[in-house]
Amino acid sequence: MPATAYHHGNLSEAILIEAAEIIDKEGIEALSLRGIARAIGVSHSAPNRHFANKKALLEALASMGWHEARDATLAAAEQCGSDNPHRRLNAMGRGFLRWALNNRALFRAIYHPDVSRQASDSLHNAVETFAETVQSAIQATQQDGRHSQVPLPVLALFTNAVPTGAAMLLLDSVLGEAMSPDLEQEELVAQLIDLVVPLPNQ
Amino acid sequence: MPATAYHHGNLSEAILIEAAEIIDKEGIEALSLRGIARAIGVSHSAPNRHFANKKALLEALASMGWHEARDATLAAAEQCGSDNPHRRLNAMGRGFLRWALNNRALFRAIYHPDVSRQASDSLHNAVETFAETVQSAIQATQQDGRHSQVPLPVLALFTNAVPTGAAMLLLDSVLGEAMSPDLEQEELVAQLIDLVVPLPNQ
DNA sequence: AAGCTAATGTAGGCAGTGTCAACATCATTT
DNA sequence: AAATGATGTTGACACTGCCTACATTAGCTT
Repeated sequence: MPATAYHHGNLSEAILIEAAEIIDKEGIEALSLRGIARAIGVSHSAPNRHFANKKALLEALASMGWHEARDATLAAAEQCGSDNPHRRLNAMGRGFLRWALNNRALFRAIYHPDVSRQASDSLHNAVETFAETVQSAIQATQQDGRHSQVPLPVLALFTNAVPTGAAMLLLDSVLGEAMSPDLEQEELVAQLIDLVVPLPNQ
Repeated sequence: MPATAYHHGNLSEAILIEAAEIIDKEGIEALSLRGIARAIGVSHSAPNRHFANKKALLEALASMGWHEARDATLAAAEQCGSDNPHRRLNAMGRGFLRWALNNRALFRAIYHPDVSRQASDSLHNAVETFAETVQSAIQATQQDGRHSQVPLPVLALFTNAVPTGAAMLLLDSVLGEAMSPDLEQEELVAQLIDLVVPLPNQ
């Protein structure tokens, strides 16, 4: 392939990667289709061939994010190597929070207000897949005695809110340094998630 | 004052109000200085006299939001009419979450990633004031035996993460209807916050 | 292998936006 | 009453999203 190929070869993916990079470096507000094109070295309207509009690009990022988040969450559950529902859900919480802290851009995309506002079908499916995975793990802990008197949707909301909210607060250290624990990430993740899904004694 | 007054009289405030309205109705992405000016009926660059740039407007909204959030939180603590630290913190959590759910626009502004990214002094102060208020209430519960072995910053992060994360998830019903409890708001708020700050038995 | 078609990339243009500078109008102080 | 600063207007510039028309190429059909 010549150095100055007319066709990029894999522009869709390159756009997504570059988008994530820009969000990381300059914030999601600084993301522009033309900026992405410029960074990649293609014409200003090349991205339009791959994404109908800017919102579609953000939705693709979000969809990617939900899939990655689910993968990270499930992988953590597998790796913990336990059948105990509490241990599994705890591992999932840690896995999700770790993923969020290590993937700012996709986490941002996931919770971008104007993306979730009216989601495309593809995005909706990605979210639902994630939600079902987590919800069933939560239900398992409840059947094992965790807050058995609380309605499942409330317990699910609580359980999801902690990693989500913590990531929000930590990623920009919103509440200032006073509320940004001075711990190794892994230690912080562990202590925090243990508060939501306490581990059984042995 | 003539009907076609050259000066608006209170444009700064009108801009903030209109901005909040637009965010509520069309999302924070649809917010534009020119749109605000148009809605108010003033020239397209009048807002620049009151806010150096768009980011400054968002920061002003966020600052307003933090103040309102603190007021709502403190008021809830007062109204609960108890000296018990757990009851007080529980009331504060409920107050904050209620406020967030009833003030979408300001909540959005508060957690706008590119606002918290590098906050002005005024905004920084507003946040710090809020954080201190909550942190001391959290500390009081810890001294009263709540998770006494956990480092305070971790406990504070946990405690703040729940209402924050819950509001994020509920405001756009991100995780779908399955995880949006079908309860009256007040009942939902109560059940959720009780999971973070359990009420003493009597 | 040749040719056709759809996919992919380019160039230019349009409307809308943020921001600035120059000017107009008004309120307040002196 | 005049001066001065605050507030609002107008016009301009660069940038953005997005559209249309055109150029190049990959891959399939025959």
